[in-house]
Amino acid sequence: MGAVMTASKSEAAYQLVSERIVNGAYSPGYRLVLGTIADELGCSVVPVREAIRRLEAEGLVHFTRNVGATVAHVDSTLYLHTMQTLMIIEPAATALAADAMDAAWLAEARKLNDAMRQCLEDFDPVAFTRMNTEFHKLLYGQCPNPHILDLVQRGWRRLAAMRASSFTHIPSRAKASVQEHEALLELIANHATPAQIETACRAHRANTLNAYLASAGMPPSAI
Amino acid sequence: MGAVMTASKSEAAYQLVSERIVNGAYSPGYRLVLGTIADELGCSVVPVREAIRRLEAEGLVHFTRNVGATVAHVDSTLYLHTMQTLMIIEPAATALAADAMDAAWLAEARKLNDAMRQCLEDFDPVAFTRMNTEFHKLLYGQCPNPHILDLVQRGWRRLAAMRASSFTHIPSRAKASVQEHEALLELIANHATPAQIETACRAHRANTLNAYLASAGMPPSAI
DNA sequence: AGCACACTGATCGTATACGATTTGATGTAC
DNA sequence: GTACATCAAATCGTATACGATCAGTGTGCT
Repeated sequence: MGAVMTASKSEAAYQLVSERIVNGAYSPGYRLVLGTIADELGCSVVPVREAIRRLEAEGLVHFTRNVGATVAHVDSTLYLHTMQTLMIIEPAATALAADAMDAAWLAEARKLNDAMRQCLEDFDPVAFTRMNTEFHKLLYGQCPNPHILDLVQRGWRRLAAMRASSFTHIPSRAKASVQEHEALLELIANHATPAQIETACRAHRANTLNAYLASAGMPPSAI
Repeated sequence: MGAVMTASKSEAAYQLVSERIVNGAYSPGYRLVLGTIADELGCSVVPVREAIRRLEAEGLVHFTRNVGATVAHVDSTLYLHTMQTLMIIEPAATALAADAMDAAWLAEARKLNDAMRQCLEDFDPVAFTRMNTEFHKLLYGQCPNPHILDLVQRGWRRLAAMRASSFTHIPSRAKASVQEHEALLELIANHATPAQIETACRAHRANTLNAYLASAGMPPSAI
């Protein structure tokens, strides 16, 4: 326990609830009662309340005055909106991170994508999803603009919360996804411009979104 | 005063401080002391603290544990990051709002842009800035994706907070800006695709950003 | 039976209080 | 004169307490 321990209780509450929502321990609709969480953390309700309000701002929980907070419900509209946002921001973040994509970076990305291909052969969708998240993190993670980076991370956290609830998973996309990753890495290896990287990355995200929309009988995204 | 009055004190505090930051009453660096604001609102520090933390999440205030909050400082890096974010999101929001751009909408947008041109002749930069904000709000305002809309609005609020502090204003851009607005409206009138609208809008934002970067002796944005 | 209404238990919203932490100033040694 | 230790005032972080509000339930009336 000799660790820094500079974190506030409000921060601890945020971490706890946030993690439980993202990894699915708290399912959509779960009622977040301040007093209960406060007891669990051994603190009072004030810091918990602050944490909940932060999560509300992130869109992970729904809050009603004088009633309380619940983990946000997932529906096709929310999924569409989140994916659309990510489809716009992540490619830009990736393009802006182009400077950091050197040979070592490429090697790591290729290794990860190869591992994803292996997951396909092993029929291991859980590992595939985990690695896919990691791969994309590698793409946008070095974005030098902290605002954009933050937005991308929030989007992925929301997606994680949804995926944990088994809301959506389209196996047929997985194989194409790995190939698109491959093509994107090839582009980067050949010193494509940031604009080209953004375009390719956007196409990749759009394909994923449109595959879902098609499976739900909805028209493809306008952009 | 017979109004609904369902707003919480925390909400009132948020509105007050937020407005003062955006309209410049609180300048960058201004120290936000919980007790002082609480006294002014006639409430205790708890709701004020909550409001401040919300503003922190929005990026309008800087917060240090055990020290307190100050209105976020504006520097060229922050301005660059905010503009870059807006350059990515606003064109997408505008493209997604294409469905709502009918004849009536076009007429209003043209009227507003004409008024902006008049401001140029009258050398009235304050009115010009206000109308420019309004014009862009007209562009993205009908975006059907609430997440994206929210991000754009937050970006503009940050810009407003910066502009109020007279951080940046490039008169030479104003004339070109009006012409680019004109061209964009022409595109929309001719039923351009959402993708085309996005591209034109992005170019418009990029021009503004790059004009600033050039004036500051910095290289243009990568995307 | 069906509807309206009062009541109750649970939970939230905020005030107040107090310990914890930081900052800046003062004094002292070198 | 500079560097450092010490101290006091200011401010924050959180616990506790209590009034306010809401969802659910039971009762009486039509």
